[in-house]
Amino acid sequence: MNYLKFKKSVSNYAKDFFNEDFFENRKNIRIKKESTVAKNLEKIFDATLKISNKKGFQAMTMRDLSREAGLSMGALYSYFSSKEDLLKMLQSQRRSVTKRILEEYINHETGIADKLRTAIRIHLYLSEAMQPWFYFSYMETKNISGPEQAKAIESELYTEKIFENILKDGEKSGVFLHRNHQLTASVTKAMLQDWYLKRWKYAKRNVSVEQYAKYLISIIETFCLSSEHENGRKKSRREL
Amino acid sequence: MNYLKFKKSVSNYAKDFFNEDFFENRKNIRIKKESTVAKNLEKIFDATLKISNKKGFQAMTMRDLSREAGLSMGALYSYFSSKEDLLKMLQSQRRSVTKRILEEYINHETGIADKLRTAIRIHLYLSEAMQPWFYFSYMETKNISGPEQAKAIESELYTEKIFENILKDGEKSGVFLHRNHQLTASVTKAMLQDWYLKRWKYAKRNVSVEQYAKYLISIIETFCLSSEHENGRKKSRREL
DNA sequence: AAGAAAAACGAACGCTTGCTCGTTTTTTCT
DNA sequence: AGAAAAAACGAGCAAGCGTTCGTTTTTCTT
Repeated sequence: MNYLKFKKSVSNYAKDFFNEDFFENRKNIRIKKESTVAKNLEKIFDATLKISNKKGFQAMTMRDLSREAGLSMGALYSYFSSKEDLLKMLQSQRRSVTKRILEEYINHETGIADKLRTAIRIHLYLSEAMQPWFYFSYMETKNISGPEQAKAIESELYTEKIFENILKDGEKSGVFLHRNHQLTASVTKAMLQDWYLKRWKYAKRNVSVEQYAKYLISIIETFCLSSEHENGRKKSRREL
Repeated sequence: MNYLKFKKSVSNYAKDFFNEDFFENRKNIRIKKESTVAKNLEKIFDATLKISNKKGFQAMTMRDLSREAGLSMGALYSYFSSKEDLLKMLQSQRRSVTKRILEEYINHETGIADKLRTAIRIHLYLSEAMQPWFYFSYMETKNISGPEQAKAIESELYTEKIFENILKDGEKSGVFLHRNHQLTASVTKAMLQDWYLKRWKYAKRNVSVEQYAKYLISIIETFCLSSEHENGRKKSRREL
């Protein structure tokens, strides 16, 4: 699995706006035709991410959004009932897509070591394919109302738990060493997040997603993989 | 050097508001007595950080700030000429203190391996002692006007370069292995930043600064330290 | 203690914001 | 093609914003 293959297989997922999470918000939308909703919501979401990632969601005015999305003020409010509601819709849509894809790829793997590699790689690929949203979500959700903040924290801990459980299972079956798995999972997430938070830096240095994935896997495996399983790894340490 | 000792030795630095960087902004302050400036600027800065870290700098109103700092609207504007100016002052003051302390501690070390450990440890201690500002700086400076954003990026790359240079020197003298030092420096920073960005998480789990420092050092050294220098390390890998 | 200088005060101003709603344009259906 | 339904429009409203400034309170000086 490389990034190009991943991106192609994913573009299908991204289209299905109308998942269960979404229908909760459907009542706030005054537009009847689903295809119109899908087309314009995509415009609105993209514009929101573009503007917010430049100046912040708070600082984005509805007039900014109207201009960027190519819809009048009145039209915008046919798709959501308030600025805060727009944020909630955007978050729930993207979050559900992300979660589904990540789980699908990880569950597909059987070996523990492969599960870890795939979890790292797919998380990275996902954040690359949806970089504007990942960045947005990290930077903005903290400043938002109570229940929305709780969902963001829950989502953070959820992915961390995935890594922690893989490491735990790996230790049980002798693949990984005894470590503080919670801390390892935590810093792994931190390194994954750096990719989309400092996208400009890695772009300027011509570091590709593949390189970064390989590199993260080698750091974590050097630290966690037990030596019996390290064959063919010891060599690659010198290669980097 | 542990955190308690560090914090005591640092509290002196924090007091000197009136460094060279600061005097550029002195002309914007209508208040005559230095001691009054120092006292109230501290109140204002602290209040700014407290409110901004809850709802964002943009969303903080001058009325919020007035209430939290215990100064009237009119009084506030005796200490800065605009909301943006307040941000600039806060950033330049904290940035200069941070930089000075970090350099002092690192230059004090002579051995390369010690330099790396100290760089990690002191960066962590600094961000712990000034957590509200580090968090603020990371989350807010990106959304701010051109020149201020440039300074933030410069500061980010500056600390990264410190790590990169230590690793490079270490490879030359055979202490560290051949690695992509720029990438290693980059992810090291990412892990350091996670400490102050997710302070709530580590607090809830009762992870101390000391533990986190030890842990980070062990990850990086496992990855970078050449085996000849790894004596007494191999064992500690099993301990964690 | 009294007068002057310094600091703090907060109502008021002009502007921008999120949002609404009466109207116009586009699409759909027969 | 024409009428009805759906969607898009954008000027206008109240609320809230950053900032100012004439006045009052506190501090310093003699």
